[in-house]
Amino acid sequence: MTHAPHSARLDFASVDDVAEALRRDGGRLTTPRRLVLETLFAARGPITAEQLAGERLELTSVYRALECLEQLGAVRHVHLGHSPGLYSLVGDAEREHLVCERCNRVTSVAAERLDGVRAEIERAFGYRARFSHFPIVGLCRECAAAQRD
Amino acid sequence: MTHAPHSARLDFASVDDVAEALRRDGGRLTTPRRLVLETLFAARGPITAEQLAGERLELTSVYRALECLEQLGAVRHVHLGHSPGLYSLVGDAEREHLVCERCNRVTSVAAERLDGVRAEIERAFGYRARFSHFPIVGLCRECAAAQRD
DNA sequence: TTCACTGCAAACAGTTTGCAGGCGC
DNA sequence: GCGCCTGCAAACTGTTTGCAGTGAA
Repeated sequence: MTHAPHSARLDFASVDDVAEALRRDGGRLTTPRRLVLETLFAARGPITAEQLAGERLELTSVYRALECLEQLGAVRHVHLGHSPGLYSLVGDAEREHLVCERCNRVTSVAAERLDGVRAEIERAFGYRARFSHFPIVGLCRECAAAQRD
Repeated sequence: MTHAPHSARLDFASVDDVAEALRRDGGRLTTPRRLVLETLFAARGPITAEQLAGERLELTSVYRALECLEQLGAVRHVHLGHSPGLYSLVGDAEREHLVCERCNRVTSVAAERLDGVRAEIERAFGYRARFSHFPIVGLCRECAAAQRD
């Protein structure tokens, strides 16, 4: 239930890089894991387990592959609202998210752009906030204006 | 799926206040609604639907009562992590939350204490963040230190 | 007396788990 | 060939929905 250690986060530039790390850990590059990785490398944004499964894999296997890859530090996921988790490769340009709870708009921004906010939170509460796994939720500019009537 | 209007948020100081608003809306103060409200008025913090149900109510009815009360603006709920939603009365000292994703610690702070953070977010992204429904997630000071090894 | 509500059961979505067999190393 | 890992089925959690019947106004 706890999250990836992020300790020795290697650069995973290809499926083979991940495979090597996998084997170093006593693991194996199996068909589901390879397919999941290939799909993630080809994806242009975070995608669901269901999308990763397609018609060729059991959802179960996808979840197990993702769990293992997340442990390795090669994959991470984000929860936007109540919808299914969205998975992506670590090291893809790291992005963090704001979600409007009224219109469900998702604003994805480069992680650095939230460093000011993060600093303010750390100063005030000691927390190092990470908006890549759970987003900032609130009202976007338009919905906030609409709400004011 | 959208949230309460918050438009004419009355002060609900007692079950009777809510009952009145309920009737004004063409609704009724039924047994499940009364029990839910009494429990919420007696509670000293946000609680789950299951706790609200106890042994005397169907969970279904609790969820339906909560939905209606949330519509009225008398109740709200927060999601901390993947656990069940936690419900409380609106107008109880408004609190917002930070959650550590490693040790699951929950830090509850008066909403005003996050106004600085909120201002920074609004300035940078136009979003009016609301951490009462979804918290700020990250590492608490101790876990952040531990992570650094 | 009416119809907004309830209880009960069943569905739901996303995810996890148990187990017998299969394949990467 | 060993045993990590898969497919399949079934469980699980939190929540929602359908429906016949009940009780608040």
